[in-house]
Amino acid sequence: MRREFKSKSKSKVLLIDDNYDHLAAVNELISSESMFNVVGTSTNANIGMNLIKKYHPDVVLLDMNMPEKNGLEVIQEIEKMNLGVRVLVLSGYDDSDLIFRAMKLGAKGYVLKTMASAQLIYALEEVSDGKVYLPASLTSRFFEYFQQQVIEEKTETTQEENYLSFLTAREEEVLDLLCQGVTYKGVASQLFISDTTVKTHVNNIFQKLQVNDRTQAVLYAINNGFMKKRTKQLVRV
Amino acid sequence: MRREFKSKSKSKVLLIDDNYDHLAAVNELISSESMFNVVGTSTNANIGMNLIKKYHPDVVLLDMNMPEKNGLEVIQEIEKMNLGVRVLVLSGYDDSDLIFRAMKLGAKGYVLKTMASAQLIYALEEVSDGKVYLPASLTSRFFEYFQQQVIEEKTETTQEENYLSFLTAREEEVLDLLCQGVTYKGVASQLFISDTTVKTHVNNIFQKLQVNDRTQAVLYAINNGFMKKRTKQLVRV
DNA sequence: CGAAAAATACATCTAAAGGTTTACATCTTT
DNA sequence: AAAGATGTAAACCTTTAGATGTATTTTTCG
Repeated sequence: MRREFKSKSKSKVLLIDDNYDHLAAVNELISSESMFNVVGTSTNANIGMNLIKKYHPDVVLLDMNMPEKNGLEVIQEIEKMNLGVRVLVLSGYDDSDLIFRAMKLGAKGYVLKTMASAQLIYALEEVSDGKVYLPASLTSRFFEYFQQQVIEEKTETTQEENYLSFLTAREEEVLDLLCQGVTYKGVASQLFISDTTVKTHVNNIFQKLQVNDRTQAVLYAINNGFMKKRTKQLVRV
Repeated sequence: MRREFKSKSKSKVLLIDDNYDHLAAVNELISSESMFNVVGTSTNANIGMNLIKKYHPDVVLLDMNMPEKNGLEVIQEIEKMNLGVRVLVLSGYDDSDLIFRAMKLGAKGYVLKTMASAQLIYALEEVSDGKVYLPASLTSRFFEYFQQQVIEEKTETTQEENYLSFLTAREEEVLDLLCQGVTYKGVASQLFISDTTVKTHVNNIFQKLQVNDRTQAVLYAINNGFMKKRTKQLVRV
């Protein structure tokens, strides 16, 4: 959106962590680094959100585990504000699901509280520099989840036990048009055949898909991976 | 699937790279490491596939850029074999799309040819050890693409300019049933109203969605985020 | 080649869908 | 109180969809 001209100026950092002791420690650590300027701290997620609105920090160091609010929700809200605020998650857990969801929501990094302070500083540098930073071990975790998701998706649609495989090429063409909401006559004119022929094909399709009408046939087609070409996939290969 | 009992035994590595000189150099590098055993090399993707079937290597070091076959397809085929063969991509390009797709297809790592040989060895160790390894710079690249995908998906479905918002609560109920392939009479009996009333509602729905028949209405509903509860999402938050 | 599958076509009939208009009772908002 | 949105219902009519049976011509494949 907006380009910052602060190649040398300090990055504004905001800290949100419900554990006050930890917050203070991190504050001290970061403040000792000359390149960062801690513009605010909060032990409460909601107050933290207000501080973000007020100070427009470059980076928010966000604890995931807070009583008032779910950390993921906080990320979501910050991203929704669209202020270019970059979220670096600081969490006690290396749960792959949590990492995945945080990154999916737009977090620019994820470090564990157990990690060395040097690593936190490095992550903060990278994130404030516009990069995404995940420690190698968490990257590994992330991909556990990511690739598993892809596999699950694949097995869902690759279940070739569906009746679609029984359709002939012509019947697939007809079904394709049905899936576009075309009438019998429309199909007939597009395939250059008579509408009675279309009815024959459609009836055969119903038989094979074990449905009673066009709407059910279309639903069956959509739910069983027909039309994959037309339906944009969320994550495509 | 199957647990290997080779904590100390050498990992079987297979090399596929169309550039013979590079292949030879990598072969020499890896062979010099005591923990790896190069069981085969090939400058041709198809022959490489046969070697995989024959030797069942633990790790395949795979070049992405080959004349005969697209590297991504090779990954896909290897994964389809389901032999537990782990693919480490060795590529000349740090294109975020390429990285993303390779990882999505199940690659367990991705290193650049320009990287230090020590990094290649390290990646190989990690991957043969069952982990996923992506160098920090490529992780960053990966997330560029990943998070962009998520954003695009979100803006697709969040476009609330669709006509669905014009529907009344009752009309939504009717549309919901239409989306299940229910007939007018079926809708009537389920909502305890007469079928003529259903027709009225359906006609109003058609008007509002600017379609001509139930199939088109259902398609509109599905394509515009109606029924989000029933349609499983690929990657959910 | 010859059998089987697929694609084509038509007739007939019934059921369902869809268009249009009118009407009335509620309920909310101005 | 008037206006507007909503839900309900019906009559009338036209079109489309769907079921069933029969039959001819291509294609495909053993």
